[in-house]
Amino acid sequence: MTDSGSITDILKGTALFSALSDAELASLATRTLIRSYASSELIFSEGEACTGFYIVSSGRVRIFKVSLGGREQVLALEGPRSSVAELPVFDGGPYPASGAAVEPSELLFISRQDFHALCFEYPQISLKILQVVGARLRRLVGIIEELSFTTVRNRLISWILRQAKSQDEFRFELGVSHQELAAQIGTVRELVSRNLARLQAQGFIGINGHELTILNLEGLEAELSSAL
Amino acid sequence: MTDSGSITDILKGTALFSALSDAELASLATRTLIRSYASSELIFSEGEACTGFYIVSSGRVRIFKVSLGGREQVLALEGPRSSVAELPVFDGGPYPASGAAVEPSELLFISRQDFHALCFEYPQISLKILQVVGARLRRLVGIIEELSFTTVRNRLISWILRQAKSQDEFRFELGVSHQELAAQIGTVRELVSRNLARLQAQGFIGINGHELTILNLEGLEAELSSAL
DNA sequence: CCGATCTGGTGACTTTAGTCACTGCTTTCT
DNA sequence: AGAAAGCAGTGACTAAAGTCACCAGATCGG
Repeated sequence: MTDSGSITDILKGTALFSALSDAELASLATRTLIRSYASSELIFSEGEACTGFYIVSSGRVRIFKVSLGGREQVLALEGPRSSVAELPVFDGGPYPASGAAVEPSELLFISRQDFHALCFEYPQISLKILQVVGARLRRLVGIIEELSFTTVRNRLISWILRQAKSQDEFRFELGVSHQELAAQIGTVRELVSRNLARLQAQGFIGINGHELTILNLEGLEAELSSAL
Repeated sequence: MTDSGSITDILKGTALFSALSDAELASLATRTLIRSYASSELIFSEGEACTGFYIVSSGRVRIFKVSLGGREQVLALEGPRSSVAELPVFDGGPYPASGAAVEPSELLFISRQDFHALCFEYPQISLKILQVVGARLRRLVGIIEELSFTTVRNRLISWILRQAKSQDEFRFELGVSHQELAAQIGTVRELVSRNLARLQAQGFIGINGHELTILNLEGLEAELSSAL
């Protein structure tokens, strides 16, 4: 368990509260709850009334939709210092999607009321939220663009390139099951498996267990821009 | 051209500025520009730097993405009293999509600087924006859900039911070309044409020119929930 | 009035996505 | 150890989605 002193530290590290003084942070800290979640434990469900929002302290959180048939579509993955579900707090509606811990995680919870009061008292916070939300909106638009215009193959290539760039490595661990990868790019397990195999057969990538190596970066990038 | 008095009226009618006094609205009115657009005229383009945001005074605005192959995906349609592109104003990035007038339209333009100043002076405005943006985010998530989980047929049915509900009529004019309808539900002209014909052949709807009649509401709703 | 442009319908086809069923390989739990 | 659950690979198939080409009616501008 984390003590109140480090709560302040965590809050201080988030973009949202960067404008607050130490004293203000300390006062906010007394009103936050720490909640722990096991791997794949549900944090909130789509449709549930929204009682507050979260800040990831450690671990990672997956925001996703589930179809009637049980398929999942990941909308966002948030790591430490990110906030989760800030938006539904404001329009009073239910959570638009579900959230679950990807690994054992600790989150800070701030209630709707406290957060509203805070925004009213410190207007800069609202502006920070708008920035955060702007980024979120851009990502959603990006997902729509990919789903509407491109193929599974393209989305898989984009995913690989994103991973490589974020780790700045040509060789990296997948880190997720094919099932989960499929949920992230909006398809099913089998197509991930087949498309990875095909990219390997075409010499674009190499796969060794869960380790992926990019063999032909230009080729992959060319594939993306050649798509109609 | 609209005179400054009615600018105030328009501003007053928007959710965003409902908290401002008449005097404050008048002062804001002096800093807004009126811009007129012809039907299908571009208002801003994806990727362009964002210089400010808009409020629809009359007409309608279409927010959309264009693929390399020229296909379009509509993200939002906004009518009078709605704001457009409030978000990119805050994170400083470029417009994430393009905007165009659907019919001859008049929009109010408020510059980034003026808007920032305004939000700083009247914190309630930020909160209103967060509400508006919350609704927008929900709609985007809805689009992702439909694109990821459902078929063109389903999206078309949803569209028909939405139209019928919004007009509270079982019989209504399409009001858009098949091309445009396709852009709204994320597919191509031909599939709209074929699926409409099929729904008619199956007795779910009747089509007479551009007039559509729902013949079997329960049947259509059943189609939606039977989808995996 | 006439050609040009826009819109809608449709047949024939190709490609992509998704489903089902089954296999073998690990990992985990008790 | 042995059963059970989860993950990955693949063949065979179905069914959507999308493309291409072409025709026909409507509308619009000169």
